[in-house]
Amino acid sequence: MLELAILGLLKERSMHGYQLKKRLAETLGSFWQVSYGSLYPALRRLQREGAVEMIFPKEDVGRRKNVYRITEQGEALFRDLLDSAGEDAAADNGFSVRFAFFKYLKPETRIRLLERRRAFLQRRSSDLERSLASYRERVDGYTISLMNHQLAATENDIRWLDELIRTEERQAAPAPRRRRTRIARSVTEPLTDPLSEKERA
Amino acid sequence: MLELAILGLLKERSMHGYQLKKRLAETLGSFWQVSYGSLYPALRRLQREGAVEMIFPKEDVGRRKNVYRITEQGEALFRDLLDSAGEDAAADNGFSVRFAFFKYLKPETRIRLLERRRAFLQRRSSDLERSLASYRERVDGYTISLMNHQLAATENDIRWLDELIRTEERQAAPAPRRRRTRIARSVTEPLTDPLSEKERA
DNA sequence: GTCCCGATATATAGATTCGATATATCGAAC
DNA sequence: GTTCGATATATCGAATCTATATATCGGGAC
Repeated sequence: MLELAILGLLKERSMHGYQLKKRLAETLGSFWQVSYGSLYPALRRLQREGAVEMIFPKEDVGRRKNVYRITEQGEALFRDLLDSAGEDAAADNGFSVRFAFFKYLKPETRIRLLERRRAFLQRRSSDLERSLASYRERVDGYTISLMNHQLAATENDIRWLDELIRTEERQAAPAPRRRRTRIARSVTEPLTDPLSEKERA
Repeated sequence: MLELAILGLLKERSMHGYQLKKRLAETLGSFWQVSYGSLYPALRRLQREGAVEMIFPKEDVGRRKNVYRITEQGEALFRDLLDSAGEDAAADNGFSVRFAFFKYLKPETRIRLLERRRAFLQRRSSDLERSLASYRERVDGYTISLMNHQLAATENDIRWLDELIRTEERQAAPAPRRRRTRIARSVTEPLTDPLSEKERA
């Protein structure tokens, strides 16, 4: 998971640990607080596996900065983690991290992940409804309130996903015939500048 | 964290591990998936510390059920963890777990925790707004969409908290003079049946 | 100019938690 | 009578978290 996030950020540009930490906090900080105790070991792991390499190492005398760059192998690992890792790809962090790197995926894969996430949340929503129904009279108001709030949040997430899926499908749909669509100009902007095929995972 | 949740559930009634797992999944499952790999070690830790004890141990021949009961020491530990642990009490899981056991807290403590949580989310919200403002033009639409969605979710959480705080304050307020409030009957039910002082932490 | 502080930067130890897996029993369905 | 899903406990190794230590850098106070 952390590996995936690190590689994704290093894909944009080489950085050292401290910068990575900041970028992680900014992009994913509201659902995942990455600590140095996770980050540095993860970087060493990736280095050991040959997925990242250090540039400007100890040389450059006084500079104690370890700048990491993603390697070819790292790119491959990134693709594997981002796409095929289907198990946890619907769980909270798993999905959000992948979503942050959606632009590297093909439209079909994006839709597949969005729909898997939707199913996951739908299941959670049903579970919550079932628990609420069976607890209603047995537990205190705070627990009920918490569960209701979480149910509402989950339903809101699902609506967000539905919108995203609709947008993706509109984009994936065969280009509209030129005739007949003179006025129509899709209201919804594509969420990413089209990448060339080879840039995608 | 897990300790707190376990003790809180065992306070209601003695259970064995499997039942604990199920109750944890039902009540807190939408933001925290507790695994056996965490649960059983935690139970043993608590047992070692004398916070829980096993009833019906290995005896009772064929029965391989270890029923755990909270001890006096466990009750004390629960109170400590629930209240004074102020550091992480505003973070996501820390708050939600505590909230699920709010009925054991005094109204003042409840308001204090709610307000600390609110401040925490307010900070998160500002961070997100700042990041959004500075990224808007530099990152892809998916990341922006994710951050916007998280911002909206955070703001929704804050509104929920505000409502809870209002309810608590209304309850904590001095009982309204009987005269003048003949019609008025608070629309908002108290979220918990009043507990006697000694039942509270 | 130098002292101090907050931001930058890396690192590790120890505890906790996660993910996967193994094992065994029970009751019900077939 | 056996297969299957739910009940139930347990552990290993890896990943992650919390807390802490250390050092440098640039800027403002004095």
